[in-house]
Amino acid sequence: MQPHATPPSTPPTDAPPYRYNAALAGRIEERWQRLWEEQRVFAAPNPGEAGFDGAKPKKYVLDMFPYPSGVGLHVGHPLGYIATDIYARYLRMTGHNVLHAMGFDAFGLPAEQYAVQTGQHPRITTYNNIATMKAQLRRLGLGHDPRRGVSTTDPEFYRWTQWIFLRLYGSWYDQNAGAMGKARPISELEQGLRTGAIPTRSGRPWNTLSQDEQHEEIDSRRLAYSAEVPVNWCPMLGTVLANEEVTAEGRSERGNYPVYKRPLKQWIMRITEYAPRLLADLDLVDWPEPVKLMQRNWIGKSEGALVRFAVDGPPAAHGPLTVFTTRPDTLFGATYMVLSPEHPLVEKLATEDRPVAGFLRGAFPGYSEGMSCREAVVAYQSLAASRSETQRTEGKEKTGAFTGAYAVNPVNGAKIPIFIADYVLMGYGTGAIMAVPAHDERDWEFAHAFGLPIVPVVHEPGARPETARCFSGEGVACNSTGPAISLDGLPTPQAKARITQHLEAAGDGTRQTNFKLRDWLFSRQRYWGEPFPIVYDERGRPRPLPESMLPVMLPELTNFQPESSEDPNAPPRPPLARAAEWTKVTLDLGDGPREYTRETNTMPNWAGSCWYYLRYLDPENDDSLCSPDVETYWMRGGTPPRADAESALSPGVDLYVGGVEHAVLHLLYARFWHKVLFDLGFVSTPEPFHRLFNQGYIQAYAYKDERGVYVEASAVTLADGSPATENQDHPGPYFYQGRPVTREYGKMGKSLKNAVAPDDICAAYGCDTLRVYEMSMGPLEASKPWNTRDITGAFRFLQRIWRNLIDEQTGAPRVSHEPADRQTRRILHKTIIGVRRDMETLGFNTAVSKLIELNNHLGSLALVPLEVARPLVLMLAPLAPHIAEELYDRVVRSQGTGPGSIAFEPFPVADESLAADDEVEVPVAFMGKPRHRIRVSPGLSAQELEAAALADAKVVELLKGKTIKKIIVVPNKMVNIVTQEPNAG
RNA sequence: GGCCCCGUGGCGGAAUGGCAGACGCAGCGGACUUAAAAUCCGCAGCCUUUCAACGGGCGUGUGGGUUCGACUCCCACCGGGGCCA
Repeated sequence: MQPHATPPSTPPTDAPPYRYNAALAGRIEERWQRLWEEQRVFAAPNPGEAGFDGAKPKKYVLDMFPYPSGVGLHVGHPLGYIATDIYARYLRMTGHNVLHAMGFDAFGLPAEQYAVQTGQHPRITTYNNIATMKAQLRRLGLGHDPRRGVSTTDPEFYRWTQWIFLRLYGSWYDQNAGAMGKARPISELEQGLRTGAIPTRSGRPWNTLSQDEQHEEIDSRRLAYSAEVPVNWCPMLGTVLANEEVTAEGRSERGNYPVYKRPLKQWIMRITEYAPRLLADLDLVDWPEPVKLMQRNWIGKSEGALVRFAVDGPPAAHGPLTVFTTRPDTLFGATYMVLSPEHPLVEKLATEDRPVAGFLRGAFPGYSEGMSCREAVVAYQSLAASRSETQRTEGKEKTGAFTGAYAVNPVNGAKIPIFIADYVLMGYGTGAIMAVPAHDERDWEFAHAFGLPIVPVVHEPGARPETARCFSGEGVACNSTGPAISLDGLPTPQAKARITQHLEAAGDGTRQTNFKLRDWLFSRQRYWGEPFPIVYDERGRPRPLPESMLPVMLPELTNFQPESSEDPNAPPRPPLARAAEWTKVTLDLGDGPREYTRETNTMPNWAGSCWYYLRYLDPENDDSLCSPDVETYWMRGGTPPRADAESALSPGVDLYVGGVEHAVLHLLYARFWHKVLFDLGFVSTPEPFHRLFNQGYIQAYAYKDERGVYVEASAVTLADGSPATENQDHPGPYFYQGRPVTREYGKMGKSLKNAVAPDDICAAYGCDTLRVYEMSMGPLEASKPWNTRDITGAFRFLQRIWRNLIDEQTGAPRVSHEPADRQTRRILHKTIIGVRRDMETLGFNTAVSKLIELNNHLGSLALVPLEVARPLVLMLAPLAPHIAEELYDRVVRSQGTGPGSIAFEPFPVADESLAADDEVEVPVAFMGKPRHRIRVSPGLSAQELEAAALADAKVVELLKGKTIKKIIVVPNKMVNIVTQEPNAG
């Protein structure tokens, strides 16, 4: 017996031969799935291909790229897939060319980990998993175009991922192109530098630079560049980790190994150049506001100023210190400065060998009494390197070390000490801050820890300046008068403007917009990812491979494990470095055959998912990642854009459905690549995804035993032995193998051991029932609990619709060719209006309930008129396509035409006049409380409706002894009579 | 701590300024049946008056506000979830 679902009890002996049960549903589903496949019903021809109809508008419906997991799907996964399938089917029936496909984001760690454990090549595991997942998806009746089902692991796919990398490598961001800048090919940069149209960074003429300096000049501007950056290096795992893969304790999420901040040479994407456009263009997309907000927060735009502080000492020794601040108006309150421990100037500043003790306190783990400033700084730097970013910024206890150096406040000449502290991060701003303890929480804490002065320079309007607490809000400036400027009395916004202006005039600062967004670390020390199309020459300089050498295939290996080490200083040795014959190559890159070494890092998982939706468009194209004709058609409806695509918003994928967990990273990275491709002319829309929809999660109860270990939810029972999954509303107690367990509620999945497999539900009820159930659970965007017991409602609905149209004994249609009665017609046409509206808004839960209501009405008729049966079946078709095909075939289709799909039958169109009521019931309210209902003909004017209400006997009675003050009438909706009690004055 | 989202019957939910609880699950009553299952018909927010019909009061987390009228809009609070620190 299946653990997750009890088959409906249908005694085989006396069940009618044509009852819609699991067995019949299974036969029907298999029949139509085979027919769809054989007739290639869901193949979407591209412009110019056979069967393409350019007269129809296009729609591109997309699901977020799934990872083919080895454990298979649970019923939560297909929620979005079913929704997009329903929507896509509806669009086909309303005359659209629909592109709907599903591929696989198949590179990644699970397959590699499995390979490490078993020695089985990840390619084999991956392709097995894809086959399993394809079979599961097929069984759900999803209408995908099979030829577009690409996998990121196909060399023919990652060839183009590498190609896009080369475009990024071969481009730079020209800030001066257009309003907000754009990417341009490196060749144009080179030309500009050579002609002097673009100045070099140093200002020296191009032809005076050495060849290495010229390389450096260009390499420092590439959108894909390699650089030494501090990364989360986990020597035991032998790889770098993303920030979100590091725990708050500074250990690896996987394995709990120590993680070190270490500068390593890595490939990086210059996404920060796009920060202003990634922010601004959020206005061009139809996305949920919370997702836009998360992206805005992530990009983190802040306006402020760069302020230069001279270092007190021989000017030649140190350049000025530059800080970024969003509160330049508090400059007079800056009583010290803090540098990130990694700041390059620390080396030059911390030269003092005078002891720290007795001068300024500086206790931190690793500090010992009597240390010199320089020793303390070095000790502190190594402490900071061992702490994760989260630890560094979250810690309430502020630590730091005095460098021994002082800076000069440019507005009042005050000499202020310079510290290093780990709460200042090198990656944000300039890696240095001016500390204003009176008006910044962290500076406040630090100043208290070190006994530094606190000078309030802003006070709340109407209040006095205070030092007893930190005030970080806006207010009025005070204590802010220097030799050349005074801000006193100015409200914060004016004070900011004034001081910025002053600093710019004095050459001590500049207006600056800063972004929290950082460049994107693009290297991983792993096997199962895309190799970089980069080789290094004998001097270690990177050389891009020409397009003709793509794809760079992954080498065959037998050991996929990165080299681990307990030594934090061990160099990274990715698995690819072991493929000796692969890494050492002789190539002719235009200057004769030479020896090169291949890049041995691979790309991160995000790479493929950044652009897969473009490859869906033109999956077999060998000449380009996607032909422009095809791209402009599916992404914007052709050139010029069709009228229906015209709006202030960017065209693109018409509907993109996926979980909100991708709100930031995936969507931001994909938007970034898309914009680069847009700038370079490879795609025609500024944004990839026009409309985004986040589906909710399916949640379920999970059970833990006394040890706190999750137990298999399907095996948990009540005291009487009945399965818990069938009795979710029961308060418990619950038992697992006779022992009590506690219950909690969470996202369905493997880790909580509460997954329900779609295959089991399909076997017990058929996939049409699963589809209808999942859609009727609630709004698509809401998270909602799975309740196996409720499935029977969806099943009974399909059974009833079948029984209404098919004789269960003979299988013959039960329809009449007589016209439908007035009321039946009215219900039908109201249903059509409602279902159409629900389909447009993805309100499938209410669409289902409207169809149930219509069907329940038909149950009262002896025979169902064909004029109702046909539209009912067609409206059901997107939701429950198999039973709809079968019913259409048996009941509606004229004999002898042969089986074909109804995927392109027109969706029913309502006749408004038939949907109109003969009579409407209008509530009559007194003082807003409904007291009575009157029946009137629809469409009465306000005056007529008021008259009808006042003429009603009951209303007259209720009005007795009252004075009418006012009557509000909403035609067809309600009448509200406001009265004045006679004694109320 | 800041910002965002969500609180409706026993349960999932419907109604987005105009009759709260559509539809479904579970429940109760009836028909059919030797009986049960399945199916069909009916009842069903809570309280209350009544032999009954018909009524009445309360009710969308809590408190306030706007409005002729608030589940819906505004403010505060409580509870749950998310993002950021």
